Amino acid sequence: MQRSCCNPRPCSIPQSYVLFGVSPPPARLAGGYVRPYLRHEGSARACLPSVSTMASVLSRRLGKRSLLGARVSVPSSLVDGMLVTTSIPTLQAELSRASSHLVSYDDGQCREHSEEGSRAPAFPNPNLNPNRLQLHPGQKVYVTYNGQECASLVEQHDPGSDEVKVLLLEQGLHACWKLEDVRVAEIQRSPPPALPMDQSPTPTPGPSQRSVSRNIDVPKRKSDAAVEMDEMMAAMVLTSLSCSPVVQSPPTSDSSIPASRAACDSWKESGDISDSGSSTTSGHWSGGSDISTPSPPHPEASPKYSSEAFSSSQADEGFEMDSDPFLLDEPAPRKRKNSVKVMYKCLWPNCGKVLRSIVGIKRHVKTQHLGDGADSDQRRREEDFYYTEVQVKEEAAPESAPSPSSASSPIIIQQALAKPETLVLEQSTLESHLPSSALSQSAPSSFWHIQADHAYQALPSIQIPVSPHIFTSISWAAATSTIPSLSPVRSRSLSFSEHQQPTPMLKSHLIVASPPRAPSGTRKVRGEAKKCRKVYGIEHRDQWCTACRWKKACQRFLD
DNA sequence: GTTGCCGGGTT
DNA sequence: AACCCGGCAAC
Ligand SMILES: [Zn+2]
Repeated sequence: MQRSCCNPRPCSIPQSYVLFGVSPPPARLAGGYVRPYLRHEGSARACLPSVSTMASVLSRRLGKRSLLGARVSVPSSLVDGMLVTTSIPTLQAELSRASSHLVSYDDGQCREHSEEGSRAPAFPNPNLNPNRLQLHPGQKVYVTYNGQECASLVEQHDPGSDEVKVLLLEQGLHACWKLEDVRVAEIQRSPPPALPMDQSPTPTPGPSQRSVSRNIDVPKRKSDAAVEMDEMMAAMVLTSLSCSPVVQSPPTSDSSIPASRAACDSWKESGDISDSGSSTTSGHWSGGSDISTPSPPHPEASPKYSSEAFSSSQADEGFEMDSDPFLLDEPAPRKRKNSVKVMYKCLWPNCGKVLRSIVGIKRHVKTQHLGDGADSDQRRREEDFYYTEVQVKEEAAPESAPSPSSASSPIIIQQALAKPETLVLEQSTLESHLPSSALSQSAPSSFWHIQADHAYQALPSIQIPVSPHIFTSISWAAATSTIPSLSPVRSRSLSFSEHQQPTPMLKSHLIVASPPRAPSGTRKVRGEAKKCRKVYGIEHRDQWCTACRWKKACQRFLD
């Protein structure tokens, strides 16, 4: 009490609280003895350390908060990407008329010539302004013929009808093409943005082929495309959203700072919120009886995904909830170390072909499975149902940067239990499954990256040799769940989301006790010895031993 | 209700 | 690390 007199700025305390927005303060200040909090000498001298500490805390907290915004950004970026794709100025016309080219045969006559290949939208037309374009005889151009880009020479360009007679160099054919379908070789505007997606499996003949492939190949008509894209976009966004949380886990392989940090934070966080309730439980439990509703078995038991699954196991739910915060934590810093590439896999019964671009896969499906089908419109839509996006983890990916989706792409971790140490990230996973499977499975595993950050955690002492798990990470979690269940763990962490389940609190130390020695009903028996408190009385608290003052086990009057 | 003190939080 | 407290079990 006396010492507190020097306190210069009593107000500083409250302020700090406000600043950090920590929940507890109000209660504290309001209740109990007032004395303690006005003491402030510490801050004066320990200025630096405290500041730094606070800073870290602050950053953590803020970080979390800021993440909210960040989170949105992910999907948004994705969306953007999509939009970009959609809005890419291109061949709306191409498709519409693609199906019918006028091919001139030897007789020099132009005939309607429709064929699958020729209309393959492999090459978007860069001639944004066909109308303005005037091709000269002998000019080198490219046209899409038989799905290939063919170097051709202009023979004649009819400005009126915008038809261009060209000579297909390789085929030696003479053909009439719509101006829109002809790409001028020279047109070499801005170099192609080197899209990872941009792939053209076609055996491109021309040397300057790339000049042409500037645009992303979007095989749709504007209107149609727009709609479709919307759908896709929505789907993808949803998917990414639902899966995003898992993203955190990938770092597993690399015990990189960010990952662990994030984990810690969340852990911390949960701890904060957890509230006293947690400790309380301590006593109970004697009997492992209450196997805590949550964990019947280990969710991971079934590697399969069961969409319904998550409803059943709260563990999952809990996880999901938690995951979010995870995600939120420092989204920016995190970099997909293990680059994950997005591939597209054909779902046709016996196919399974995997391509790197969505365009490619679509074309594949369309041409290989759906057959041509002049009704481009219908076809186009169908393609979407026969391929799926797949995440492929690439070891040495030089630079798998761009695609936003990859960044947020969900990475599935499977069989966490199977092999503790090697947190083999599972690669290719169907996006569709992600939501349920990913979560449920990752639930247990996700703890991995929760490093044994806090030494103090060790205090509980109970380092149960439990599972081979990375108990390092699971600190209390492990202890908690240990015997009864491994998975459910998170129970309290949910906190922030209020809607808790009636999860029975799990108390670490107790559990531990039970197995080893026959604790039976062994409540801790209080020593008969009187302690400082009793001896000196509350009014003479200053005479108590420190332990007593701190409400710890008395050091002066041992039992 | 009082005591003892664990588990946690703040500084 | 030093301090403080909420809470809970034992009394
Ligand atoms: Zn004492």
